[in-house]
Amino acid sequence: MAYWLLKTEPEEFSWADQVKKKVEPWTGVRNAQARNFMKAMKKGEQAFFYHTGEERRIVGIVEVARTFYPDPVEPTGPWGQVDVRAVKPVPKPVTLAQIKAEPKLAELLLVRHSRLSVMPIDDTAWALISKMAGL
DNA sequence: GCCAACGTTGGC
DNA sequence: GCCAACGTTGGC
Repeated sequence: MAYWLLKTEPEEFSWADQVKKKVEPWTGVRNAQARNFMKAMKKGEQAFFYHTGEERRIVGIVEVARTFYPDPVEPTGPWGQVDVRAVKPVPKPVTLAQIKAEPKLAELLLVRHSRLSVMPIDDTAWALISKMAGL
């Protein structure tokens, strides 16, 4: 079981939108590395739902409802998407500042590679961040 | 609003 | 195939 983190601009697509839609395709990824991580996702795996921009914090947890499939708008193109389902909000959102302040999370791709929008989170980091989030 | 990081494009 | 120029993203 792998764990992931998905970034979104809340002005574009927020946690509230995800909750309202329940299951929604994760679209618009146009970065090869991010896409490869999406391809590696398995059904039922969980991901942190992160708001970028002004907020910069983890606000919820989603799970993979459908594995990678081609972008329906451009099915012959190189890009694609997964579907994710809202699982639950986190009791205490974890900010980027908190993550950066935690030495054990210094290696996290969120910190080291800020432009990546889809990334894996190892088990240890997942457990630690979950704890910070009040789960 | 600025800038660093980094991916992409296009000329050679 | 290299690399300079340029555009985009995201944090500050």
